[in-house]
Amino acid sequence: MEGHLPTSPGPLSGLTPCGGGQCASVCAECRVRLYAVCAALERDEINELERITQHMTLPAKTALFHAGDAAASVYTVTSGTLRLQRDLADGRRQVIGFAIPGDFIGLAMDDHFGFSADSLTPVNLCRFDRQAFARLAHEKHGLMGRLHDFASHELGLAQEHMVVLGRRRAEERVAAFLLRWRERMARLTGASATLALPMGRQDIADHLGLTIETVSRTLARWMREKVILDVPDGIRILDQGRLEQTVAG
Amino acid sequence: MEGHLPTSPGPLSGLTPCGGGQCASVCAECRVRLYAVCAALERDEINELERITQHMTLPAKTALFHAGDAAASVYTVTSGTLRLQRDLADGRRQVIGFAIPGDFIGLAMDDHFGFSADSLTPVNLCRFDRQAFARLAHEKHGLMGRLHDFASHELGLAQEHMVVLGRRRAEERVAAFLLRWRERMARLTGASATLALPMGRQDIADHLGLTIETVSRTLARWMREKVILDVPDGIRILDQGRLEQTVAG
DNA sequence: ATCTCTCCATGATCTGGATCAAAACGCCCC
DNA sequence: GGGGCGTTTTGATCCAGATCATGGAGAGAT
Repeated sequence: MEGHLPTSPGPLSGLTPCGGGQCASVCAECRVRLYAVCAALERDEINELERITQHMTLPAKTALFHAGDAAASVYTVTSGTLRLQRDLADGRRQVIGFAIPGDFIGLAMDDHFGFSADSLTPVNLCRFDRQAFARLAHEKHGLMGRLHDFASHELGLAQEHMVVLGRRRAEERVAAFLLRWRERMARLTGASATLALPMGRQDIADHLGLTIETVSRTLARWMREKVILDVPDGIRILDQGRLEQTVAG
Repeated sequence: MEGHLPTSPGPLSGLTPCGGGQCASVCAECRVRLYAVCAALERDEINELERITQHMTLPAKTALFHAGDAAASVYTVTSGTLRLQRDLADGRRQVIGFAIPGDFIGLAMDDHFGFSADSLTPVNLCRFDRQAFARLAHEKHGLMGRLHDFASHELGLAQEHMVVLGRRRAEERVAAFLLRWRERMARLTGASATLALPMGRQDIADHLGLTIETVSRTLARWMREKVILDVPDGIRILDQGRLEQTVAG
């Protein structure tokens, strides 16, 4: 069981105000713009969004916020990976997902976060004041529509994950996870032979409702059987068909 | 394992057009209006919605649509209960939820449904042409905002259910289900001593990632221990504290 | 180079819930 | 009332994956 992570020192640490236009990394040259919620906006609307945007950096293994915290901000991830999780009183945890570039954090627009978010790698984020963002979403129809697209897409993924957690065997769960993660990474970086796994075995286990031993044994067996290959900080999928077959049942 | 349910004979069976205003059950006197998506609309907007609304009735144990079907319509439930589920190729199923009055079916606004919906009881629905409804949502800002509220609320529930499926023991799952179901029913009918359970044991099991035997044994034990009482078509919760304690761990 | 710390792998054993089997209970239809 | 059928209950047994235990490998720190 992992201990508590350090929280970023304060709400403004690592922030670069971008409103004045002096900021180097503007939306126009943003790598994830087409995938993120911002894609919904017209050129002049982008400018309005930029006015309430603060770019921030989070070091690896740092808490962005904890479940129950007042949700002062919402975020778009521009680089790096975060782990989103809910915790039970006795220490059991469920990793509800991993956020990667283009993902929006805080779709619920609720007063308080329903989960915790921790960086696994160094992370860059666009940070928006929640109230201001909500106001903008209520003015700009395209933005609200885009938020809804994101939320309902997430809902579909959540339902698919319910099937994994409720009805799939251990091996199927791990295979489904690897294929799904590969798909998401491919969308960002294009098809690649090697698959980076920034999360640890315990994180995968807590995502799939398994123990770290079961995840480790499953991956070890696949390595022995040349289905995957161990590479530093990730794996290479040698026999994708075998994984797909495993998921198909 | 349950067999396939009969599908309603055709897309227009049991439909009552309501556009002309001759329909008895208009939105103004709708019991679930304040809970449903329609609550977002102004009086004149309601009229526009009413123009694309068809009231329909579905008998008990009948399919409304199957996963993968083209999503021609979306729905608001006005009475009765439906079961929403995803199926695996080999017959395993995950009940992703139960839809009750006020719930919206088709939040994803996708071309195809990602799950199947079957009535457990006789059901009344407001049926909307998906395209027309989507058009209206893009015109009426309040409606889109309301859809997003519904979707992000559902997302939060889905994440909570992931914790149940991924990390809770059998007894905790059943207790969490009963309390959650009681809460939802209370919102509709007010606090009531008896709790109707329109779904069968197998449905509960498939919702909680358990077998029917485990659900049955858990309920039977609680009946022996006077935590709940068996009543026709439901139960009466005698010791809610005991259930809450079970969920708290 | 050694110490410490965290993460991962792997073997041995245990167990919660699944699976298998068989009554018992409605409930509808005749 | 009685027969058929789907659902639920209850008991006996099994097993996939959890738990327990140990060792190893890498990454910093000094």
